[in-house]
Amino acid sequence: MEDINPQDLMPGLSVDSVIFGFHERELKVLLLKLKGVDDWALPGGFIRRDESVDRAAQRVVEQRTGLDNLFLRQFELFGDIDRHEEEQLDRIEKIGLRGTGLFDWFNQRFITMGYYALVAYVRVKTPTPDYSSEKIEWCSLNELPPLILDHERIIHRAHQELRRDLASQPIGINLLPEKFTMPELQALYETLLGKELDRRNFQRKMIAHGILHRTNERRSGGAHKAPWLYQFDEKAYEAALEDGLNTGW
Amino acid sequence: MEDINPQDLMPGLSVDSVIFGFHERELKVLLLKLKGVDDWALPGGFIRRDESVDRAAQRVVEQRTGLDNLFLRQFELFGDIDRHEEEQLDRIEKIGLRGTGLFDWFNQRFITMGYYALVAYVRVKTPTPDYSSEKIEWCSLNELPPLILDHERIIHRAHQELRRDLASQPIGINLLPEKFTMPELQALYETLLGKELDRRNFQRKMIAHGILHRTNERRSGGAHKAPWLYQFDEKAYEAALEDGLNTGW
DNA sequence: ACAAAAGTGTTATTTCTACACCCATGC
DNA sequence: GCATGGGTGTAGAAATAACACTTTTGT
Repeated sequence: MEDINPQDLMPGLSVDSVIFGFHERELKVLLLKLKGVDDWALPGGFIRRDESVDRAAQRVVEQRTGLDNLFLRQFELFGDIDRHEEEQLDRIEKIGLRGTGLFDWFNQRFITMGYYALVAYVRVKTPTPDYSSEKIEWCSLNELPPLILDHERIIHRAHQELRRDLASQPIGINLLPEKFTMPELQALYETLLGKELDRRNFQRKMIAHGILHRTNERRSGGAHKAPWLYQFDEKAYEAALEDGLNTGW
Repeated sequence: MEDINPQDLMPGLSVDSVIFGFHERELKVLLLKLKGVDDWALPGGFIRRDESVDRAAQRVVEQRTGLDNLFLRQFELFGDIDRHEEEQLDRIEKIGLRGTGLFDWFNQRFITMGYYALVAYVRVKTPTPDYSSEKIEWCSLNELPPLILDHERIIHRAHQELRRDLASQPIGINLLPEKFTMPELQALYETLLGKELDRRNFQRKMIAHGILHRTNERRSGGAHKAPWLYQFDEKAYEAALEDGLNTGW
């Protein structure tokens, strides 16, 4: 908590990030177990008076998880009045803030900006908890642990938004390492969309988007023909982020 | 200003709404000319401690424009540090706040949540300015007057987002009165998309969406065959808002 | 009666979907 | 050599795009 000085922070506003990873055909979310709190939490934090909100989101993710340069996107401002529950007070008690100068800070109503981030699962080596956390873990979206406040709802909304964005932009690629095979990409799409896709049609469609570049390497190791490794073409990818892929008109 | 009591408001956070209307094949935005300020502004305001942010956005729009029950949607949190410019100080001077209790309030850094709203142009009778505004006017998107702060950027981002959402959801319908003709709907789409569409294919596609209901009435008056009036089917419309129209997958 | 714009149907083109065969690799 | 999964092509179905004639209405 050493860096929390209410004077330097924007009051009443926080950022929380839903960091998605993909592993073994499952979507995962990176969650923190905070010291002295029973439930898990999204990596979140506050906004310094001298930084933009987007920058704060980046910083907080970096501080808490050690990951930098993530694909990070705003998706919803959670501004209900009942976000701030009694549970919150318990938590404040437990961290031992009562009577400290931080009590009022944590006891105020918070509005939080939800961001979602996409990261290649393998980039997260051994998640090293920061000072205020016991542990950081990848949790499967299907079996989330108990979460503080409305964090479960935030995760579900992030997931919705991710699926929505995926339909128009090739953002899913951020969930894979730099080089990946077509079957790996397909497995990712199948998980995100929750349905199976035809191998051949999928490949055609992806290539038609013009954002993939087939390298000269293959991934060997399986008891079968070694699939090609692809990378994505930065320029075409950026353009697709701007213009979208399937606009419908 | 009588209702501004900093004690009752969330500090540092505001809402601003870009209210779109459609008239004579042009997209319009409803703007306020504030008393004592040279430039125009989006209808915006603050969040009471006892209301949700979304609720605040609704209330502010209603207060400032007299319009209620608008289609209102979050689209971006504007959280840069340089939003709060010197210009802002001029403005504070001009309103004559220096020395009042409100000076500090207006002089703080503000982060603002951008909402966009869609309203049938005809619903806005004679825009009646509220106490703090000289006038309210529909301004064409192509010829915006000088705007305070980053309001021009906010409008452009709202416009982008509107176009993006239009591709997947039938939200454009909110810009038309309850009953409208197919050519009117087409004109709207053509304006939003910035390109011409084939009359027959457009009609087929719209009807295929299953959200329109042809009434028994026609719009007469033109020197030509009178076109049918359509309404939209609330239930099918809601479903389309949930599921999207052209998901691409 | 004529100009202006709405209503409707058909055909060509493109895109999407479904499906089958051959090929490399590890055991 | 065989099981596993990857690479590729093609025909049928569906969606989209292009296009023309007839009808109604006001002047």
